[in-house]
Amino acid sequence: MTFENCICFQLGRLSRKITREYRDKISEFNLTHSQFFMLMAVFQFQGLLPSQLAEKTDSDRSTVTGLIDRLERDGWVERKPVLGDRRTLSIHLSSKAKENQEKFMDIFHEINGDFLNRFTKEEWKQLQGLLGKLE
Amino acid sequence: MTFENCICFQLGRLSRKITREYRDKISEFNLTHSQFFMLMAVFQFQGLLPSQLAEKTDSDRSTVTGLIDRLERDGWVERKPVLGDRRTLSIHLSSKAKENQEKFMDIFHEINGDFLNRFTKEEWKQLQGLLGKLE
DNA sequence: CTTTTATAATTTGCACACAAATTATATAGA
DNA sequence: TCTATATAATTTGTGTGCAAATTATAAAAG
Repeated sequence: MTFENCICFQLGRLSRKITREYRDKISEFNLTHSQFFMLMAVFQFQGLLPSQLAEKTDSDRSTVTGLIDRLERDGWVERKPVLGDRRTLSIHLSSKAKENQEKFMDIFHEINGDFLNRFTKEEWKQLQGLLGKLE
Repeated sequence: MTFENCICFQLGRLSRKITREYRDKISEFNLTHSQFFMLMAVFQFQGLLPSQLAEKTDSDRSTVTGLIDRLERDGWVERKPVLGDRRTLSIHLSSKAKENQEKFMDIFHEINGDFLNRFTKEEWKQLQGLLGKLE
């Protein structure tokens, strides 16, 4: 058994590789892949708190803080006060983000399709089941 | 289709999750998971150049430079001159690393076993085949 | 009402990851 | 030989990723 056969190594390697593959498509928006997925999450769940976004994306809260910082800096999202709890600010789409939503979804489906197309429906189901065992 | 169902997101998420799971076992040596796998690579291929290690681990050369820097700083590996080409230095195990090799392999097999045990031989072969399609 | 405890986010510090630029050396071509 | 090109590693700069500490606020306990 060598390190290349270790699933821990394999998944990290594969994840890096795939990320590199679609980096160019996403950088059209000047977004990193993490920013892209975080923004996708905000599209799907508008008005969540940073802690809730952290849970949705399975990231650390401090990682989310940094991502939101940069997404806000670049005009994609906005922090808005939450009535009744001054500890937190909910995360909303900017108008710039809303204007680009359709284009985002197109890129997302294109990227996803590139990988999805390599499998039959049955194989995809198998893969999801097998990856589930690693959770 | 949502971002949670995108294989790109899933693999990154799963890779982070798994890394977190075995972090404690590796930190017994005061190593990060990337350092651990790089050291495993040096165990397997002694005397390689940084560029060759980058290829083996599918990482960027500059990433390898940093990893080697810290592994050398902490006394796990040594850079040695290469006869006939002064541009490069080959990477070798320190005596400290050699002394710990057996313990490393034990941890490695323990970690790997934890994941391997969740699959039948057939399932494992399937998973490898399906992941291969993502390459 | 005041003190304690819990919660939410952020900050800090370190280690990857990676693209682009730089430095040093080797090799090929004029 | 001299110059141009290629190669190997490193440096630089930015963005994650995450643990630990900090700040601010809320809620519970007394």
